[in-house]
Amino acid sequence: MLTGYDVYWQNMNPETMTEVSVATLKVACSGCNLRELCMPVGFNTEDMQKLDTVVATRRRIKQGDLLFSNGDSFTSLFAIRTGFFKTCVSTIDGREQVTGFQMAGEIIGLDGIVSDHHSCNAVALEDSDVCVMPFSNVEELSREFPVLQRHVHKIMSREIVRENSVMMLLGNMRAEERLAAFLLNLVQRLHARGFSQSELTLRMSREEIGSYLGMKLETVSRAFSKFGDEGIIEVKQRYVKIVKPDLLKKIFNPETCI
Amino acid sequence: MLTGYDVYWQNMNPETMTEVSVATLKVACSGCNLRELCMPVGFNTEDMQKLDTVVATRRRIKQGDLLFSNGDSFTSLFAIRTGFFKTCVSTIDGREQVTGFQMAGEIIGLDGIVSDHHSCNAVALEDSDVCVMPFSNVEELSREFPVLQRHVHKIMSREIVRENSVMMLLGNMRAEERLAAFLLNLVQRLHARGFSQSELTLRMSREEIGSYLGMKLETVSRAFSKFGDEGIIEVKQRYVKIVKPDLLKKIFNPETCI
DNA sequence: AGGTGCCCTTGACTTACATCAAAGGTTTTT
DNA sequence: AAAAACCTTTGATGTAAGTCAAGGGCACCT
Repeated sequence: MLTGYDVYWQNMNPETMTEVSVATLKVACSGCNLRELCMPVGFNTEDMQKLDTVVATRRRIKQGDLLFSNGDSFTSLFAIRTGFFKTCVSTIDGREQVTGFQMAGEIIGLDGIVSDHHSCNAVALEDSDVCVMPFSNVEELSREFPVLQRHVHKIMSREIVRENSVMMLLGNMRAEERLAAFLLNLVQRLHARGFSQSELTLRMSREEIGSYLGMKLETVSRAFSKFGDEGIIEVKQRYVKIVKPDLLKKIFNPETCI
Repeated sequence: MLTGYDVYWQNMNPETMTEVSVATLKVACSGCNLRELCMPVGFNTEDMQKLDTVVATRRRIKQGDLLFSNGDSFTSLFAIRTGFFKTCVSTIDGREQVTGFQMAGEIIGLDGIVSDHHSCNAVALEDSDVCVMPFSNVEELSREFPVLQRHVHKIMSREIVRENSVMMLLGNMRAEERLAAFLLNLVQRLHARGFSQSELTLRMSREEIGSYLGMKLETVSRAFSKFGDEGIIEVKQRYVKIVKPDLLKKIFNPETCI
């Protein structure tokens, strides 16, 4: 059984690409179906063509490969065209913390601006394509287009707000609340990209979910099983179907629902 | 016994202000002793005068009062001139997560950009003065001065990176590691402002520290006591002296020291 | 088809931290 | 100066999640 997300992935997977999708790979922002996610809206044709120059090149990253890693010098932001990434930081003694999962239309690399060097690793969790946006281009065009300037600020602010809510998850929520919040967030973002709001295929392992949510893989697995036993979701390995979203929301926040 | 930080606080506390400090309250960015923290460096006099216009007004916030709260419409960023703040988010059922502590020279309000509304509360932990910087001013001047533009980007990126490391703390570290990291960070930031690198007076309660670090106030207290028993720090209520910073660093990261 | 390796699940046991409770300090109020 | 409110410390006990361990499923390789 394929979810919308699977179909999407198959179509966009470079290994299985048709001529049509190869063609779409070449289009600029102005013709990109993810434009509303990456770029501000409401431009005329002429301005849009100028905005196209924010993207210098594209890069294809194979599953498991790094887009950038801690210490790399920062030159560009990356807009994900297709695929799925995790970002993570690690301690010297090898403990890893996943700081986020990013999907098509999202921007990664913001961590590098402050020190001109990246402070985390970005790993492709599936074969992916990214638009390389040299940060000097972004800044230059931002000065010319206030709407783009505002857009860049919003993207950074959104990341700050997201991390605030992850801090709430990690600091105050119990294991099942964290997993419920995680699933709801994931499916909501997929839905915003035109996929199912009830079915998804996880692109990350239990261990990676656990790292993001501050729990061990066994605890993640137990929480999945518990949700399954209670009929809230159906789980089969990385396939997840949300059967009772209300109950999931209720777990995430007991006050909000019913 | 007074730490450098206490002296600083006494001088800048509006309640005990002398005429001299009232005068300094009126100076613009160009004459502000915190300029290097808030503002980019390397401007000529003329440009600096233009940059002064980024600050519209000042606001004095009394201890315990809110600078802004969740849901407030966003219009301005705030640069802390004097004082100390916490920012926090809360769930509907009343659980609170402190997302950060901010001191003089730091910028708060970035959370509001994405949705034009603030998504957290900013509470003064002591009587404080802030410079109100209407965000439209910031954006306008950013377009004119690339150095300011870059500065704004760096401030936002720094916040993202800070939150990444808090996620690491919350997700991977044990109670004592968290407290060690917290103390080292606090004292380092105070030192950057010219205060002691070994002594400080906490402006927040054990409960607020605990909220930030994802632990209960009793656990915070026990960790303080343990560090005290081991001779790593001296604690008396909110006064803390770091006696053996190396041991503290070793706790934070067993690999780095000796 | 069988082997290899990785990921996931589940059970038994352990532990770091939370919770509950009480007492002592410190600051604020009256 | 006494009272009240709040904060901090410390001890005793409870528990959610971690750790350890074993087995099973799935995908990839030869």
